[in-house]
Amino acid sequence: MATKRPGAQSRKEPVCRTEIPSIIQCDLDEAGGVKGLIGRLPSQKIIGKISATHHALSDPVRITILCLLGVQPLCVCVIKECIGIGGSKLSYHLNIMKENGLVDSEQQGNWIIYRLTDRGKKYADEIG
Amino acid sequence: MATKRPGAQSRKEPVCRTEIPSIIQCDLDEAGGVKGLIGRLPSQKIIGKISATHHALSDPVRITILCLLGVQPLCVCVIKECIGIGGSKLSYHLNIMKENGLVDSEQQGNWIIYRLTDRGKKYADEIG
DNA sequence: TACGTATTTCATATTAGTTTGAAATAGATG
DNA sequence: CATCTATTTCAAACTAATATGAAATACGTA
Repeated sequence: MATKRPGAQSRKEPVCRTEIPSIIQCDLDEAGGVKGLIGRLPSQKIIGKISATHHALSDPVRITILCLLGVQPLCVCVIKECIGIGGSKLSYHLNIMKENGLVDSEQQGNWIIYRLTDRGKKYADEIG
Repeated sequence: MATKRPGAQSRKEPVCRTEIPSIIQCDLDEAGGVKGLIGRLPSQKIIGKISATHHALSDPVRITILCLLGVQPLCVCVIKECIGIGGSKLSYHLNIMKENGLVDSEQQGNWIIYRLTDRGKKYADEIG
């Protein structure tokens, strides 16, 4: 399988114009070069979903909600009281968490009760 | 411990003007009411760090980098070739990952080699 | 039906994150 | 030292996320 230039990627123009460090190059060859690395990547769709989930957890308000709901299901007014923010702001954040499958909600009379989904619990447990 | 209004929080003005669903109220009383919930929350500092870490993982480019470095340490030019983006953009994303302790880097000649930290590995492993 | 409470929706303002390309820096080599 | 390559830095343009308050909705009760 060896070509004229041992250690270089097979049949492709090089990544850099000069030779990259051999420690990297050797492993890279074993991995199948740039093509091999790309081949191992998850699909765009999966990568998008992973980053979207992290985005849903990337705000202090939402992490706080995650922790609160980790204790027990709560209606919006209790969450609001715990965090001390306005209703529309809270609704905005709850919605993002819901869209990303971290929480779901159920109406009971005037109140809407939010609880963690199994997925949400997983992330709440990671926190402690 | 029971007061005049059984099921209500002790000695505090109520969260809502009417009575919240009893399923919630009972658990809430056991948890020590709103005060009790707040008491269990992690510090602002910790909440901030958790959300910052998720933010560092909230972009498709950065998840892709995480996956690539999960295979092996790589120099910038190889990552660039795999993802197909400009150098300054890549540098921007690598910096965010570095600031959040997901990767570190080491210079070798003209090249800078990025690798996952243990923390970064943890998140890469979660992906698969 | 009319009214009160809890929650959401909507439009808009504000802020934060990302992209882009040109210029700067750092190391290697002649 | 001059030059080349790899990478970063910077400022500006662009885009996305968040905050805010007023209005709308949904339910309960009289």
